[in-house]
Amino acid sequence: MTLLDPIPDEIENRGDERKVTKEKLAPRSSLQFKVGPQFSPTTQGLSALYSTHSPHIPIVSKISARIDRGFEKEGDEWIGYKRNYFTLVSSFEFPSMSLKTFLETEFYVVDNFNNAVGVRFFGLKLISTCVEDGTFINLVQHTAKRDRGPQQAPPVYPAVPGKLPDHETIKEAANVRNSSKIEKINRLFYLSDMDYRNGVRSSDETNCLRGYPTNIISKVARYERVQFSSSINYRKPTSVVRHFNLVVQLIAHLENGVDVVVGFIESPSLIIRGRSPSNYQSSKQ
DNA sequence: TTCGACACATACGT
DNA sequence: GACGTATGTGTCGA
Repeated sequence: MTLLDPIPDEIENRGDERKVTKEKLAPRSSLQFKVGPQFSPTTQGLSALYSTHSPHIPIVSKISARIDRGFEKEGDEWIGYKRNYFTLVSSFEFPSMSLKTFLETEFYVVDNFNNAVGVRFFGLKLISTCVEDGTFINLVQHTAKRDRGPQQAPPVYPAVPGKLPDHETIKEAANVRNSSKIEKINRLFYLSDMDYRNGVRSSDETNCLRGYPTNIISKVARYERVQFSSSINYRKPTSVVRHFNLVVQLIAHLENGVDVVVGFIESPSLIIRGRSPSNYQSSKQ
């Protein structure tokens, strides 16, 4: 923070919780990074997951996620702005096994007809739903070029178990161009040669990785520059405030081509403020 | 009112 | 410390 920065609320109002003067933060202020709401504990999916190591014990998954930019608590509610980016990171673990064991294991789920279907790979997926009617809400992701670059839906990250980096790390990893920094960051987010050589991965016994669709395999799924689709308010009365959940799913892509949800976590109810000037402080009452 | 497009401003990374 | 970037938001016009 420089001397020219507006004084953020948290400092200006220290020791006086009653006074709330929303100072506007500069677009690139590092204070735009804030930890968002906690996600629910992991809900296990409907189809149980098993491994060749212990064929009769269902495997429990534990998914973690954190919002690092774009949501702020106001009173009891978590607020985001449709025009602004949010950042979310996610990872998963099977608490009963190490990464090494994971890589040496093959997985399968049992379908409705009691057939075992092999898992090709696991993936982390980010979606949003409307709290009121359960519908799916489109999310879009920009590049750093924003309007001058392409947009796409947030991708599924083929992933292996990993630990969530802390908030400060995510903040520092944003907009890095220096190649040695990029390499360091990549080692955090992707399964790397280091992971292989550490004996974590022993070349011929990595059964688990054979089915992965690329050799770029995440340990942590990082979603930056995500926004709610601009059309979320299409023909919706402004009078009724809609709420949304962000949901992270751990999916298993099966050998028969089907994706099943192994587990998921979700954010609490979120409010997304639209573009109406009334949602911005420049609309002085 | 809402949206896409364009514009401006300003802290950040190198 | 200059220079190019990234991103919140102001504005215009359909």
